[in-house]
Amino acid sequence: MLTINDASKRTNLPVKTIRYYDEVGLVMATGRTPAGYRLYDDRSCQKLGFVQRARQFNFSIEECRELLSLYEDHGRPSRDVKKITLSKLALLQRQLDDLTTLTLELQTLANQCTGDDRPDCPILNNFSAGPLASEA
Amino acid sequence: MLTINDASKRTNLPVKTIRYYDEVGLVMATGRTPAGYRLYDDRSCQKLGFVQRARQFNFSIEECRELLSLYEDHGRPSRDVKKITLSKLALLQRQLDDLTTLTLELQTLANQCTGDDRPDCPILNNFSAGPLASEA
DNA sequence: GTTGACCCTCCTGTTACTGGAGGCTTTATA
DNA sequence: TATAAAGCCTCCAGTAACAGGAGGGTCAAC
Repeated sequence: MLTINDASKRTNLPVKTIRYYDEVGLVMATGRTPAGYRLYDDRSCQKLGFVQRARQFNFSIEECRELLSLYEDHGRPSRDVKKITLSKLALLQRQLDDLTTLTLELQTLANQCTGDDRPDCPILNNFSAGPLASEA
Repeated sequence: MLTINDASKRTNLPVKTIRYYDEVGLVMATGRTPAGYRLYDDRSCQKLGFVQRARQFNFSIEECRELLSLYEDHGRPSRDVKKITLSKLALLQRQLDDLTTLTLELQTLANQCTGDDRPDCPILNNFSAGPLASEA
């Protein structure tokens, strides 16, 4: 059993955030010490990690709650689970496209800069034809 | 010149959000009609699109402001631009890794569900050895 | 010439935290 | 063993980035 600080170190989530997730019932502490300190086990840390990634890609707390419940609710028809999960996956695919576009935009910016002191980096002109029309 | 509504349609950003970006000076309207209506040109729409993607991946408004200024400030040594841009790219690489992990987690969940009514989808057990140890 | 779709500003509300005060508990140190 | 530092608690206030809505002007169309 880990203290909240240890769980924080393991997941890279701030202590405050972990406390918040417990408070709103998203990822509850596994237990408490007699003094009232929160305790977390491996499984809670897994959930925290999962939530962290999902939150990073703009799944709301409520959506995270739903996804976690999919993982846990064995009484739920797997048909439902599959349907919901696939729709989330479609979202992630779009995210992946956008992430790729953004990365390209920044990479182009970095490449245009020779790295010397010449003060000229007018990248917006370059992709002003649109994010995906960068093959000129 | 586009109205705020047209800019909204072109960028898929809510009108409210575009108004907000103007208000905080992130992406200002190109001009105003005599009646005070905001006007946007192609370049503003480009910026809005860029900000949209950057925001989606958790760059703050202030970071977006900085990135946009890199694009625009021709008086800035390209050395600086390159340095800052590369550090943002490193962040994006981490995002990409996390996005991949999350996608894998959800895909595993979807695959485990045969899609019939059998109510058993205990995916957390499967990756409880860690997000990257899913080759069991 | 008025109806309906847009636009404006201003103000309040929401989500998901973040920081800090005030006050126990546990651990390291003298 | 005393005490100081570090860690934990609750509670409350603040922040970022919007979103909703009131109240009211504007513009194209019938």
